[in-house]
Amino acid sequence: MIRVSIENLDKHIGEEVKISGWLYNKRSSGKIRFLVVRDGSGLLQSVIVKGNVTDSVFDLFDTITQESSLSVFGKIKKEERAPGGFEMEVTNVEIIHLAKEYPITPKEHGVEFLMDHRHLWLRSSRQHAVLRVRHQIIKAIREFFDNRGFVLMDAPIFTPAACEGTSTLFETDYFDLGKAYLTQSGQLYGEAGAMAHGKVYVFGPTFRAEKSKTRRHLTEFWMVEPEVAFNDLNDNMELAEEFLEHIVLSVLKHRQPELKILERNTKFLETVKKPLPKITYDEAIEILKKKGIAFEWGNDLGGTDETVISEQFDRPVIVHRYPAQVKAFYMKRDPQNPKLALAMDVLAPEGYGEIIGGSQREDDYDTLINRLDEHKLPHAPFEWYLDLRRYGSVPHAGFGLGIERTVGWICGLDHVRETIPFPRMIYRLNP
RNA sequence: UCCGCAGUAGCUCAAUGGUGGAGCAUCCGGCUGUUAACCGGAGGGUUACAAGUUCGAGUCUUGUCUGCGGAGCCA
Repeated sequence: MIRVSIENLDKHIGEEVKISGWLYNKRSSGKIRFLVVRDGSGLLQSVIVKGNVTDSVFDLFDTITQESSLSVFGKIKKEERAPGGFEMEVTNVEIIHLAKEYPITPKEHGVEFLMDHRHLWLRSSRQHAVLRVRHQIIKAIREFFDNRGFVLMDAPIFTPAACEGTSTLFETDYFDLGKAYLTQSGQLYGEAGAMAHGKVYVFGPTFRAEKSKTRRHLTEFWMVEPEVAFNDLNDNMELAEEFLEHIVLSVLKHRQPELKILERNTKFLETVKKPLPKITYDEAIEILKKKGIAFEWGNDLGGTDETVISEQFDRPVIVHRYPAQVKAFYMKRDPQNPKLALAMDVLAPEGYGEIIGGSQREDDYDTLINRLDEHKLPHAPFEWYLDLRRYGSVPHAGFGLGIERTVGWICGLDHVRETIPFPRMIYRLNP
């Protein structure tokens, strides 16, 4: 008898098949009994009727525990009453491993308990759905760049020094070379890649040692960072909106069942089409002032400010041309107004905050030297970076998209900790 | 680092300063279409830890620990 996946059951109606998986739940009404089996691809309700199986198989129902691994054998039929629309008429059951008492019951649990059992929680339907959406998002990201001639370029995880000070970096000993730091961005390396390949994207984990304690922060998270030679800020914003449109469309197209499990209202996703609204930093401040929020020009937008601004739109909004003083040294100034940086952030709707941050980069050698001095940064660690301005410097731009915040937004979750299999936060290193 | 909230059965939560309970899970029994099935029964407690107030503390006070949310910082 062939073993099939639950997701492919529609191709096996009327056939005798074998399904191997784990017991998700069981119910009974005396002489008729229901085993709900999950195999990773879906859920199947299998029915054991007294008389259709041997007594020993019928009695297995009493001993089998939640999350025991097993194979069920029987004929597949369409069944409206069953979750998923298909059902198995069981002829035989084989237990592979009888599970001990499973800690996560089909009832409510608190976050702490679930996080302590994250390795098991991943089996629950909501978590299962989130990680499938995450996979789809990552797949769509790679598709988008691969189809546009970008080259994937991995940046190092160990870095010699900070690009914006060491206070937010994790430090580790590195043999005889002193200290190494875990990367907080692959961008500078991406710029080197763009000068070699024209269009690259860096996709990897990044680390922040900030003691952030909010629903938007992890100490270890994934970021994808495209960098394109000859692009200016407008090209950069255009790339970002086409990128977001592609990601969201891909999820809407391929992950409807998951979005349904997550009870995600897709109304806020269907609007994500190019062009996205674009406002300047000054216009963003006007919005805040109209809402009666005190705000001083020159400050960065805080979490609540971002929420207020994004609530004015039914789709992600791009805010560009921030005060240079709150942005990184490598961002190019606006020739029209040197107080502004050619920076842009994308704020997700519904208060999900900044999912993209990017800019056109400073491509002039002398200006970049001045920026390093203004930010009181040493020159030596950046000599290789300055070389990019010594040898055929060109205008270029790029951005970084935070995977977990994007997953949280698309799934409609209230905390990024559920968007990654094993989240790392200040007070959580296990499991 | 700062501010706020919380910690009671394996889990989720009740309990006016006066004998610590319920649902789920576990175990036993019942039920031929269940949907977090349902019905009956049983077992299960150092009320986070330490000290204090009181005739009497899960409840009030102080300290410690842990978790959650927020601020700052950021994606």
